[in-house]
Amino acid sequence: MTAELQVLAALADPTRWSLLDELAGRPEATATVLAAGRTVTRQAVVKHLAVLERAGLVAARRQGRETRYTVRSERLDETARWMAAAARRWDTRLATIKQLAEGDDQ
Amino acid sequence: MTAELQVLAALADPTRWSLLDELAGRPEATATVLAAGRTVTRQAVVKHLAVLERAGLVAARRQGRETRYTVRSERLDETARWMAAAARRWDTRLATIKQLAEGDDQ
DNA sequence: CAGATATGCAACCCTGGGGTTGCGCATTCT
DNA sequence: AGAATGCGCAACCCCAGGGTTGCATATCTG
Repeated sequence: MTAELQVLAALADPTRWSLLDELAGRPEATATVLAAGRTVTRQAVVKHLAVLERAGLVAARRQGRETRYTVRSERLDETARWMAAAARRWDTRLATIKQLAEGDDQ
Repeated sequence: MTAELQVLAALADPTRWSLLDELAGRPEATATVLAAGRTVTRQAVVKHLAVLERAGLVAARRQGRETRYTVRSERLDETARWMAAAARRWDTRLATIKQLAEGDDQ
């Protein structure tokens, strides 16, 4: 579960979403390029990308003197499904409880 | 989108998941009860529940001198769907780019 | 080779958030 | 009424994490 929490923590930041969005628009991009249009420093972007990589939401590949990053949609989808499953689990458990309560009323 | 980020931030904490899990097992519960089995203080639990409520993952209802909390599965499901949609969006965008790239090759 | 470019690493600053304690207030019970 | 119970509020402590700057290192390019 900690892996999923890592993903959630990584996604709980607007700058990171912005980076992911921009990354989804290009086949791949370096931290320097991604930092170009932003107000934050390249170093800040690098840190964010590191967080995203640890979470598995992005893949880094060094080629020559530059490191290119790519979006990994699988992790996001996985986590989404995991959350949906949790929601369903809550529902069924609550339904069971409600049913038991109604039984007690009679 | 900030609403979804609020949900993600709320979910990026193990204690909060534990509370949600426990809440899903009972029809409703007070902060004091939830704090009973734990190592953390009631106040800590109260703070967590406040975060969860702001995110819409839990509903608070005061009755007499006690406040009872209930799980709200809808928000979780909504957010899960929102994430899944983002994942699909990334995929289609990347597919388009790849296709364009192949076209350029020829 | 020398200059330019792209990173990586490390030290530092500062705010937010998880956690605690102490205390006052409202509600319930006897 | 008086004691007990359940909360809410506020002040504080502490550290992870977002952000910055400065500098060393690696890789192209002319």
